[in-house]
Amino acid sequence: MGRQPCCDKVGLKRGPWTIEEDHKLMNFILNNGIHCWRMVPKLAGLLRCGKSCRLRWINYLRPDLKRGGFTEAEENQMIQLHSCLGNRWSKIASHFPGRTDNEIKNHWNTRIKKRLKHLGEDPLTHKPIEEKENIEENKDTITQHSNITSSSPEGELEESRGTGLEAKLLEDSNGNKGFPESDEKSRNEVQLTTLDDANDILKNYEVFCGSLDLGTLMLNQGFPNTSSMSNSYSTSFSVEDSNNASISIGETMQENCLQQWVDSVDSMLSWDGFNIFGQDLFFF
DNA sequence: AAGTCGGTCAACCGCACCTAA
DNA sequence: ATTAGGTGCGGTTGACCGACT
Repeated sequence: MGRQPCCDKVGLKRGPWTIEEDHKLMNFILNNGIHCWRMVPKLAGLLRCGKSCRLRWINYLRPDLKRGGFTEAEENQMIQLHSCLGNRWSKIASHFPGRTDNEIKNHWNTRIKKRLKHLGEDPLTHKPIEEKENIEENKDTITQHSNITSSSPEGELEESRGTGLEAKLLEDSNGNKGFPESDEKSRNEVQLTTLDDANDILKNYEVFCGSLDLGTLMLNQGFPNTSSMSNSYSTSFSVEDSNNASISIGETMQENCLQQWVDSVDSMLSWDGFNIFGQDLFFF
């Protein structure tokens, strides 16, 4: 028995999102929150499937997204995290407030892979490329496949994944995410970077919000999370994180204020041109 | 100017996982 | 314990764009 498709694909629109669709989705989520992604497109009047709406929101429309290119420090942190976590992009992204897993995955595949290769490091195993080449040579000379598999880069990666390092990395005994106690140096480096990034985003976000009526309103009225952002490193706007996937804005925000915010964004930016502003968006 | 190529990134697909019934 | 629905995740695709010939 196969899984049923997430939605009836017949009659649904695919491909790039239009400005109108973005507006509909944003207006709906900000007014009503997210209770069930499957229902979002129907209630918002969109001819999209719920998954598509979710992706669009997470990767593009979310207000707390940090836009613009990655800094070298971020790239270095990314490489460090990848060496421990492998291709678990969402886990890696969780260390970069305001960044999405898709964004990090794309950046890795298009930039960092090349950078590492150029530096003579295998982007998959984070070992010197010569070592990998030796293994490849062994593959040619030794026919016993199983032995090669266990010593292959993939095998080593899998092995490292199974050591529990990742579990320690992601969650310590207190349930806090971070590096294992044994890796004090790495942990400090990453956490400091993360904290800096979080503070940057917070600062930029407040600047951003300050330029928008809604943002000012939210900050002044002490919306959930916004008042505690500096303590918790949370940059989650007033939208609760994906675990809860619900938004309280709609109940507490005056509808006209929402519209005012959307309109003010409209007046400043064309949504299509959003990316053009890049990182400058948060520094204007 | 036109064609080709390579890089980038938004979006889709399918599977895995989680959870409620 | 089982099942089905909802969501998350990672791999992949394809459109777009600029550089190059």
